[in-house]
Amino acid sequence: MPELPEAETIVRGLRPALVGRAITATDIVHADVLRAPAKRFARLVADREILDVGRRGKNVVMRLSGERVLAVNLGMTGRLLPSSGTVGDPDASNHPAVVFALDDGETLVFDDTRRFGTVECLTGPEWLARSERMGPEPLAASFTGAKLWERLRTSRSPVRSWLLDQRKIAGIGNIYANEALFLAGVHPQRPATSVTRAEATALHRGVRRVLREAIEAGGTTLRDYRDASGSEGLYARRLLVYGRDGEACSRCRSEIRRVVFGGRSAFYCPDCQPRRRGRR
DNA sequence: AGTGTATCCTGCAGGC
DNA sequence: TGCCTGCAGGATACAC
Repeated sequence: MPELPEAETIVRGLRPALVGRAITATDIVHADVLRAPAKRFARLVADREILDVGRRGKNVVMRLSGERVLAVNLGMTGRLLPSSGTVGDPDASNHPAVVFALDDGETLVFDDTRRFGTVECLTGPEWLARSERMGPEPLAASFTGAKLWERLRTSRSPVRSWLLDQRKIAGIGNIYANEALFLAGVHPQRPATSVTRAEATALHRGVRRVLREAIEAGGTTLRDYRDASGSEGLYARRLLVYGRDGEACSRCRSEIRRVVFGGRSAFYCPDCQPRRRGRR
């Protein structure tokens, strides 16, 4: 998806336009992004005020009046745009799935080409339970290198797979997992349990650095991602390994490699990220 | 517990 | 131009 930095960028863009607005009508173009029957969903959000726009992991989370929560998972190609935009504009909404009419005459569009995203209206307790099943926020002050190391130690799965598991840590997707592992000098297929304390510290730093810098750049646009104003994120050109197989490593000039496991491509430098612990 | 595979869906790039 | 294959920021269910 859109990973944590993209969701955060969208939230920051949407908040001023949405807080204090009420949802007056809902047009469900593609019910398959909902997890409830369309009529029920529309009834649940009708006439509710948007009290706040926030983020949990990769999810955009809108707190609504009446103790409801509108939770949006952007999937691979989801966008949240304050209006449907101009027809023909490639950055406007081309695949609207759900359109919310607001009390100021504007609209909020959930646009999703592939429709892997989801839009749900939950009760407060339902959302709380959902959130509690997710891992810690990597940018929270309480998330430390020591805690990362403690959690990694309990899993034998490859560390890249571990980073992608939202129950272990929230908000990291394939781009930033690969970038953080490169910054830390850890091979993506290393068992999580083999990561040393020092490496966990480096990985903690790498994760936070890449997420913070990507937020500053407005996220990564490979193809579909746009922020709330329809603009691209600028972090793509700063990626060091993701999508760069065959190119020279920025640090040592070795050729960056791609390997597929867990059904996803991983990118790494064979010299900066040795498969076995040892030199570097 | 972990891994590979398939599924949801559309679009684009590259090979022929 | 067309047709085919493979690939894509995600998440889940399944069999082994």
